[in-house]
Amino acid sequence: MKQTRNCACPHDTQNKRKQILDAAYIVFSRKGYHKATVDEIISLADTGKGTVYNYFVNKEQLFYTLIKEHSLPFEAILTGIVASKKMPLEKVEAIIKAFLDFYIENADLWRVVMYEVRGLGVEGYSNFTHEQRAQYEAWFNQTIGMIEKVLVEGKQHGVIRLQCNANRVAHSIFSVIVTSVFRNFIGEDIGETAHNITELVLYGVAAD
Amino acid sequence: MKQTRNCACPHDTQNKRKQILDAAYIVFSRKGYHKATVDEIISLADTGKGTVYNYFVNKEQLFYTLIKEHSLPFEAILTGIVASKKMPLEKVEAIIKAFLDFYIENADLWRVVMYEVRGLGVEGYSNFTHEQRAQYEAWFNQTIGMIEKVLVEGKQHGVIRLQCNANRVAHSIFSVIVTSVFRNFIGEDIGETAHNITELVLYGVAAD
Amino acid sequence: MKQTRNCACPHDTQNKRKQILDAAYIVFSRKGYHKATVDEIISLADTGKGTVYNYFVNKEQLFYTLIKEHSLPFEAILTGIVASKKMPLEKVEAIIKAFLDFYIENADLWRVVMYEVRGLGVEGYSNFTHEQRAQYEAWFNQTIGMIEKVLVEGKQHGVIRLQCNANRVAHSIFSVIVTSVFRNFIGEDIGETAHNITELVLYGVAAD
Amino acid sequence: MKQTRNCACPHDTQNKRKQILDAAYIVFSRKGYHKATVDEIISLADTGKGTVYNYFVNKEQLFYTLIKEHSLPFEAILTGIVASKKMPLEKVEAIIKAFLDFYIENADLWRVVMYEVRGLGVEGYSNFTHEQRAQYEAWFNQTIGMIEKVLVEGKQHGVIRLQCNANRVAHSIFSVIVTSVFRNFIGEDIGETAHNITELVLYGVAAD
DNA sequence: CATGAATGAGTATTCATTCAT
DNA sequence: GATGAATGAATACTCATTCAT
Repeated sequence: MKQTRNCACPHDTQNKRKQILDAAYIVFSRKGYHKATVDEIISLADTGKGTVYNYFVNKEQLFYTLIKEHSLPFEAILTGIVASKKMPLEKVEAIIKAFLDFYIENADLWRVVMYEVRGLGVEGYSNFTHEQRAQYEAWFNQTIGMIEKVLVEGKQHGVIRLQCNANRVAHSIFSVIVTSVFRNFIGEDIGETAHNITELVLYGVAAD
Repeated sequence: MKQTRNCACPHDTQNKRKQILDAAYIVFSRKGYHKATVDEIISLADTGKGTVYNYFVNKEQLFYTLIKEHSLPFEAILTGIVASKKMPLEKVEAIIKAFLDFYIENADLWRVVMYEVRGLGVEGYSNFTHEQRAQYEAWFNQTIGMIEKVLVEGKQHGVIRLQCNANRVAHSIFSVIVTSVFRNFIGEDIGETAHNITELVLYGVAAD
Repeated sequence: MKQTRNCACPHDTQNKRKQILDAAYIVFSRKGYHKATVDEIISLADTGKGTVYNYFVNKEQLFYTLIKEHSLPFEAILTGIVASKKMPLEKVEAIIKAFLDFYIENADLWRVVMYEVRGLGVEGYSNFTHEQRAQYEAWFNQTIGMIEKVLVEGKQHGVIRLQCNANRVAHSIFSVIVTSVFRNFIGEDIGETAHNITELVLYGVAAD
Repeated sequence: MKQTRNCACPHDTQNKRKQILDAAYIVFSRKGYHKATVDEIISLADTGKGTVYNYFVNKEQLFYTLIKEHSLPFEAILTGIVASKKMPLEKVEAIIKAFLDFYIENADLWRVVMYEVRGLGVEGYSNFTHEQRAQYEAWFNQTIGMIEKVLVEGKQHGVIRLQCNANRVAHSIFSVIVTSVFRNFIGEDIGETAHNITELVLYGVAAD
């Protein structure tokens, strides 16, 4: 009774894997990690249940892979900005813009990462491996570290002034960006939003 | 074989309710909403399973009540600051300090609110009532609205300058506060941390 | 929609537990450990799935408990025979008879113990705890040890001669008994079968 | 990406079959029938999954074939002993020795036959065909029948005395042999163990 | 009011088998 | 013949909720 699904293309070898990842992206984004079911993912991926477990050892590792494969290109973009010839304050705006682009695109899924995987449960909250959790954390630190680098560079150029730890300020900036996205504070023009945020973090709210 | 629990007081009627809420506070804080089990709560509350359902219609409403009863006093404190005779910029620092105090005290539980209840799941993520979710949202807006009020007042006094929407700036400030707490960026002296955050949001990171 | 099953008796507290154990006895006997499903057990026990897990931590521990509760009375019977005033050779026959009685009664279930739990799988064969497996082994050794005791006593009285280790001979006798049961070599009269086996192990097959 | 395995020989057609059977021998011996997986077998056989199903219709028939091909040579050896010119009592010891040799060699795998295939499950326990189960049974009876033949021959020569059915006695002797193997009651010298067992079954444990 | 035994819907995962290449 | 990607039926276990006592 085993039926193969209709398949016009011969080289769809890695197709199923992609279908599953795409479906997982959608389902995890909509439902969050815990409420997402493998059944819903395979239904959307138009694949069999076993197929998921051919490509991914379990639900956690599927999620992990999903994040990893979206995270790496983003890190590359950030690295590019940091390494660019821009002036420090321009880099600040550029990097804020890059964060906005990425988080707007991946808002729902990254909310899940931040909320269900990274954020919670010191004690037995999730079933995620300690190594995996550390890796998620490392990814965040990696990207936030890019903001930090730009801040430090700005300080060396004398255009940035840091009341406290650069890392903490970087986290603060990050939080403002993420909040803007998650609270839907993004206007038509992302560039404008990026500019506003930049102004805010650079000059604060105090009147001159 | 029915065992009565040791109970000297005759009016422990509302005692049970409090025991349950106290236990729920601990368990939800430790495990998050989804991983917390009613079994663990009753075990900690030293009560029967049915008793929980005498006082609370279900797990969600128990959580809801828990949050409500902790949220209201906090709102009162904020209201007090807003209504006080302080100067606007002093109010900013005072209100940031109040937020820090509250979120440090209730970090774990409020993380759960933000992450598991409010944050996630447009579609069928949680079993929370639409009304309940709206109420959680309202509470947040209520408290963040206090920041907004102070900002607006400061603007009227000409000591605050708002690049954009006051509400959005209030959310940004809120996010910086919360990030400081959740990332453990709080030093020995909370007042000092409050001051640092205030400086950051007032004057930004740009060198003069 | 939760429905309670019809229940005339008020004190059926430990009833469910017994119903489950009885059903488990039947299903494990028929299907063996691995092929037995919890679904089939609850269906036969006329109980809910959760109930099983209220009384037993998992399938393994259910099986374990089942065996334990049947094993202990048997051990008591054997102990009684060993401690009795009978003559050694009479004890041999009595103990063989007791074994036959027990194994005939519990043939199918004990086959499962011997075949699926005790017998197999040095390496990760079953999911049984090491402690549990050791306990199963201990129960067998306990009962076979009774045979051994009687043999040793007989030797001291000069009516038994042991070519080799008493323990090994006891195991051999045990195997003959078990084989008789599992191969259905039992006639109408169990006493007669016991006598035949006794004759065989006492005097062998060599002609005088 | 299709990789051909290293293969010097052109006629490896039946090689694959042998590789699979050899791997199956190892895996079934280690894990038992149910816990053994086709994946593990092909991994050890260094072959593809489909290949197994080219040679064997399913897992059961693979196991069946494995047993058959090991069983037949053993039967031949037994037949040789029965047909030999030895004296009846010598034949008894010789045949016991032959059984020991074979069961020591194949202890783990035959345990599986006895425990998982033959022994259990009157009703729907395994997926084995009725014919297959009958065949396993027939093989056992075949080999045990050899013991029986020698006993009957001995009786005709007046050196064996049978309290009861020769077949039952043969099974008893068989069970003693198998128990010795499975319980690791075999010393350095298999011949000596064979002698001990022979003594036991011929003369029993009663003192003269 | 307090209790806790009973309940069952919901879910991740395994693995023998198929069949297109 | 050889291969292995795709498949889905089968199954143990959790936990919020109910209700008879």
